[in-house]
Amino acid sequence: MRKFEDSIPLKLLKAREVTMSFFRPILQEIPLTEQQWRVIRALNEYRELESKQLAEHCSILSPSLTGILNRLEQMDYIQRRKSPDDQRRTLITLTDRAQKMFNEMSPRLEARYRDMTDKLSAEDMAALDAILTKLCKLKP
Amino acid sequence: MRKFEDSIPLKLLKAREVTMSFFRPILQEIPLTEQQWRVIRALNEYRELESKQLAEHCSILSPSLTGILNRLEQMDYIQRRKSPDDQRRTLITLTDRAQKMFNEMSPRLEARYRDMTDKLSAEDMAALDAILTKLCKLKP
DNA sequence: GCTAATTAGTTAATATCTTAAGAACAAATA
DNA sequence: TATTTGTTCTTAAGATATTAACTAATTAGC
Repeated sequence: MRKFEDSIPLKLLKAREVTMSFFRPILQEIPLTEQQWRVIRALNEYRELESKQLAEHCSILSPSLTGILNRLEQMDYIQRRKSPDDQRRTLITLTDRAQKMFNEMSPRLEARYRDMTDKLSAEDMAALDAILTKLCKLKP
Repeated sequence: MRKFEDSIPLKLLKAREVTMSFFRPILQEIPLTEQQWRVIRALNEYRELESKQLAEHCSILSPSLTGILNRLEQMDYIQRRKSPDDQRRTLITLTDRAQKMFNEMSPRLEARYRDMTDKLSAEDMAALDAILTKLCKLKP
């Protein structure tokens, strides 16, 4: 019988926990939660996204995203506008304040990302990336 | 500059999400949350654990575990007793009812685990396991 | 022996996750 | 056009995550 610790989902959880521990201290300075930062990072890349697309990119469910966006809006980090084509859709963009904050914080977090990836070999990192990509495409 | 989707922490999150989607429907039948099942699985393996050890094995922080244990105790799935050696420590065990439930549900979930792992090659699975194990040992 | 520093567990506050249900709008169909 | 069906986003309720602070019990230092 398979042992408790011998579990891919558990190891994925722990591994993610370890990787996030590299970034959390920096995010706390701002302060932002890891989900808030993920949303800001996605918006920095795609400039403008519908709520549903944003949720998909960030792997955050819609009900969670609603709250996250409310708080980011409160902090003046994002703004919402209705899609002119379809009144159901909300289009979301970063504010200038958020863009400025992102540009300032991003280099430190990128450096931290390299600190993390540098702790494993390039081969391991490439293999991990490839297998995770496969895993993400599975359907039950 | 690194792309948004090109992120190991994000891929770990998505991969875990995918793997958990194999088990969630079964757990909902009981019903149990994934964290509750994790705690029960750990206790099935170690028989008796202190709260802190249990939290460590399950990758659940103490404040979360307090609530999870309260609910499991409410459901008559676990019982707590004070350590005779150190009155600060709580020792936790499964109830007979939990053990019975575990024995009934475990085969189905094990089968589901194989369904999942069978979707990737044995080589990929072994490589993934090995790299995740390394990753879990990193210190920021 | 006594006090200071540690440790295990809990409580509190805020944020997020998960599922289900609801409101508003849009597209499809009779 | 009126009804139906589907989609987007939000609300609601219960559970968990995260950080800080607190209580009670133990240990370290003197």
